[in-house]
Amino acid sequence: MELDERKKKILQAVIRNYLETGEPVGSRTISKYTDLNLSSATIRNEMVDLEEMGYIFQPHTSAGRIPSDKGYRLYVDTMMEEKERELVEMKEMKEMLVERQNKIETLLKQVARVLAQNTQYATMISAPRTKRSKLKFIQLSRVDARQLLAVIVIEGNVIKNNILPMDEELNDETLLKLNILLNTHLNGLSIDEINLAMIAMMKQQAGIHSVIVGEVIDAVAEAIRAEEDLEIYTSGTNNIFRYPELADQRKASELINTFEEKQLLGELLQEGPSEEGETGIQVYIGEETPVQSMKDCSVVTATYELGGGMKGTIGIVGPKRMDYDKVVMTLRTIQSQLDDLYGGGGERVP
Amino acid sequence: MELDERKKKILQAVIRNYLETGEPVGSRTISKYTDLNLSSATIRNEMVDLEEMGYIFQPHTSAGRIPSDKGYRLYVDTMMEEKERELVEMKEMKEMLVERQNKIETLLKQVARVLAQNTQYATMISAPRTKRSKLKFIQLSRVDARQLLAVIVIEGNVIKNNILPMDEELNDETLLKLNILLNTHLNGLSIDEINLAMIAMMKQQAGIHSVIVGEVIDAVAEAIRAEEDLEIYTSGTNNIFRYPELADQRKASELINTFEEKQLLGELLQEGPSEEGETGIQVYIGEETPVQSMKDCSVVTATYELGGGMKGTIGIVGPKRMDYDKVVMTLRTIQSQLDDLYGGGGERVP
DNA sequence: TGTTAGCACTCATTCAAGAAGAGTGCTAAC
DNA sequence: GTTAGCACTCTTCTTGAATGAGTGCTAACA
Repeated sequence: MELDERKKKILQAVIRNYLETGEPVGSRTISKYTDLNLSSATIRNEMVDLEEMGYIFQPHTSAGRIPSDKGYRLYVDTMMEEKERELVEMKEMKEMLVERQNKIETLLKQVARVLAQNTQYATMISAPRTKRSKLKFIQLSRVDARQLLAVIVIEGNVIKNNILPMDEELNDETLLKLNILLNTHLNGLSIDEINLAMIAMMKQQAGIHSVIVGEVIDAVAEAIRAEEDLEIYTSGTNNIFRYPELADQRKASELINTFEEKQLLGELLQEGPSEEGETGIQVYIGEETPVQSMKDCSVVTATYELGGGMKGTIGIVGPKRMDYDKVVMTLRTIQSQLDDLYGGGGERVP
Repeated sequence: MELDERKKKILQAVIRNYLETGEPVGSRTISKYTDLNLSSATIRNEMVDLEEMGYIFQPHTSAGRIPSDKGYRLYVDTMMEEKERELVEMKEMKEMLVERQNKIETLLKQVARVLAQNTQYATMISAPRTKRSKLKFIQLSRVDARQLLAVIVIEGNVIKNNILPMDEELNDETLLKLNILLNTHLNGLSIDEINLAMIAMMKQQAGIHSVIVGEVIDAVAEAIRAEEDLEIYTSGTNNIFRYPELADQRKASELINTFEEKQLLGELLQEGPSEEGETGIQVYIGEETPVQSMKDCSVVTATYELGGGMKGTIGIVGPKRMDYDKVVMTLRTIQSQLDDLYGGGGERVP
């Protein structure tokens, strides 16, 4: 069977209506509120076809139709209208971001919050992965007799620090040498590029102090590698209660748990989406999502870039009848705003 | 009317039973499952008295009795038995904490998680306030031409850092002087003690570089003062769904929102509880809590200490029929375990 | 005087049956 | 190909009765 223009229009009408109301939509509604000028009976006939094709279904006999995952998919892929939305909202959003945060963490939290407020869905955002960013600056200082403080600054001014316990005391001279050694060798490298050979080489160069130095270098390498666990910030979790289809106890509990145990979100945010259509925006509908607890949700993700190759992912989680148009629009806006504010220069980042 | 021994026993029985079942408890139940050897009729008479005195009430005529806030309060204050609990659980808990975390943040998250798992309630923990802790070490380094990195280590090895943008370039010599200046004057002071006079004095001493230096010092002072917003970690939020009396949509949504907007928890965790009974453990029942959304909950808070005067607060939030004995026990255990692991020495902290 | 047995009464909960309403599928006519 | 009409299905809401837990009160008992 073919999906002709009229069927498409009807499907679109069904979905639009369902997005708004959340109730199964019947033939009469469509007949009345579209410009097709068809009677409900005709609509019914078409609906039977659409159901056979798998785009819509009935929750029970003699109920209206609800879009299936496949239906939503078609809608998102081909029928979504980019409405020219009230750009006011967006401006407000921009203003909220504009007060330039001086910590990346604060910025991300703010983005999540603004998005949640703006869309009324639950949001999440992963901090940019630092693995591929370059080291900019390393400094060891002595905090007290047995403890060193290692401060590592990564491109984009992401700062990591670690206390390294020392078995032996280091004198000032050694410390100075170490600092020089670390900076000459590691500066400009990405974390990926620091390998065993590299470390061995540095140990060798350390000469007399080889043992102590080796220890320190190992610790530093370790410190750099650590924190590799994806940091994720979330907001608007309780927005899920706005949507009855997600608000029942079991589902809500599972969803909230997922948002609390942020690692579970990793699967969605870890892999930069597969470069879909240039924009880096990807839509997962229902079963398509890799996260079990979101089988009844839709998830829209977008990559963002803060300059200097620092990329992260933003995600929005809502009911399947989410306002896809608005969400995609909003994500685009955020993307471009982050780009305006922090992008390009690379060094302008907080 | 007087609360004689028998009334107390009956009240205790009612509360115990209600804690277990969550259902209103009737006279017959009490008559059968206590060693009072009284008929249900007698119990009924006593219950009427207890109701008049405000310790229990009926959710509706011809239902069993439920403890009132006042009833719970009496129970917590005078009738709670410190059961010798399965210490096994506690040992496990200890083991989970023992893998010494090297960041305070990780430790706190872990504590929250372990507590939530152990008690099946929602937990929260505030990071130790750093206001009163002493500065241990300050270092400025040049990251690039126009940016300084300020690293500030506070007693207990809490590390703060900030990027300070500079209008002018600083040469190495000035930087060195600055570092010495900052360390000589600020070391050992608490953040509270850094006042305007202090800063003015330092600016003066900076002599030639007074202007630039002034800028830097202001920025450092600012950086220290910043981050004054209480950091709070939470866990087990979705445990609230275990208790039907909290799981309805409105309440759950409000509670979850409170846990997400962590500032709202500040009131509970900010003020170290008023030194109640030495242990620093405080119980808020129902209306007693300062947080609006928890009017139907009970909250138990405890202060903890990580050595070096670093104090924070742990909170556990559950239904009013929470297992107070267990919660108090568990909090005590955590307190002492944190003390064992990190306390005393003050310098042993991660 | 305190305790108990007994009984009438109240109220929440459960269940079934019925009514209402929404929406469909199908057929026959246009 | 489209539409009107009607029987049919299924959900939801309402009602009323049955059930059962638990109380309050009274009268008898020790």
